[in-house]
Amino acid sequence: MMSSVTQDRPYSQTLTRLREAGLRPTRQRLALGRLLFDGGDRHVTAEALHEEAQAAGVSVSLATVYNTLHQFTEAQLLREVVVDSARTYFDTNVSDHHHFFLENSGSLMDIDGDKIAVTGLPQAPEGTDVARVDVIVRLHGAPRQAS
Amino acid sequence: MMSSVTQDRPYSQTLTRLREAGLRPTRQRLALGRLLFDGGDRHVTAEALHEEAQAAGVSVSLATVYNTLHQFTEAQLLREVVVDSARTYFDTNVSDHHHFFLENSGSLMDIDGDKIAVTGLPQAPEGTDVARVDVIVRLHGAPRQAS
DNA sequence: TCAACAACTTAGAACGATTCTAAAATTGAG
DNA sequence: CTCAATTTTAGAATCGTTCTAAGTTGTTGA
Repeated sequence: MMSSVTQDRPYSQTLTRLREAGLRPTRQRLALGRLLFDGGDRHVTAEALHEEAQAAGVSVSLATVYNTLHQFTEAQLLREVVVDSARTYFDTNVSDHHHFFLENSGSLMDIDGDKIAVTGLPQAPEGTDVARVDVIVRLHGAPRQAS
Repeated sequence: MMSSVTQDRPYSQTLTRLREAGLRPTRQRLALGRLLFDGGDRHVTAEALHEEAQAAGVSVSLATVYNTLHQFTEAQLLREVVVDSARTYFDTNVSDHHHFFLENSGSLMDIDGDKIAVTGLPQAPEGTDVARVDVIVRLHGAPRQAS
């Protein structure tokens, strides 16, 4: 089933994705969608994506970038990652996975969901459901090198 | 060794702790320290602690609450918990442990560090050290109850 | 004891990320 | 093409947090 649906082209079929999410394929959404989904998994902040769009010659306001990121998140095309109270990251990898977070540079790296196992979790308190389990491995750059 | 040093009284020896941390025991720091350390583990935000202090008749500015929380954190009397990009939580439990986070109410609950095991972690990228591994179990209130 | 200086507190301004507003522009349907 | 609904946008507003500069307090040592 669904043989190579997402593999057919190196491109993201952003148009289709937007349609399926019930979002009008506007110039801005298409451009941002392509920046986000063409080529590998990405972790972006609103500011960063905005700058990237500008640099690519796409004129989008910062407000629209925020709107779009949130709409994409609701549509499950993105996932929010909370690792730093100063900024919000959006992750194009929406599968079950975790993160390395390099505190020096503020960069994120995915850790495959089925590489890690979390065992011994107490059951969730009465009346609550587990929505998600996040594992964040915080890293510090180790400037010193054993020469 | 250190038999019951931290158990002798239900009180926090805040004065001693401040001295050891090289922080002058000012009226404000003592009051905040007592609110934080007398009685069980706590998770507070700056705003919340500020209100609590006011309610307790302690006059402290919000700026001082922020300063104090950061100084306590540097002194290892507190630990920052990042779970919500909108606010910063400070945890009086500085031992190795993890958290349940109730997204509805914004409340945190500790999960003992030795109850949980995280296995299969890939090794940290070249040139980096693991500073900490955080496990956050995000919960949603389940209003519906099987009657 | 108390002077003197460093450490500390504070009000309010400043800040940076994010959200809101309301008005203008675009989109899709017919 | 027209029109209504949706989307975009500039700029104002908000919110948590940090900064600033001035006043206060704690400590030290004569």
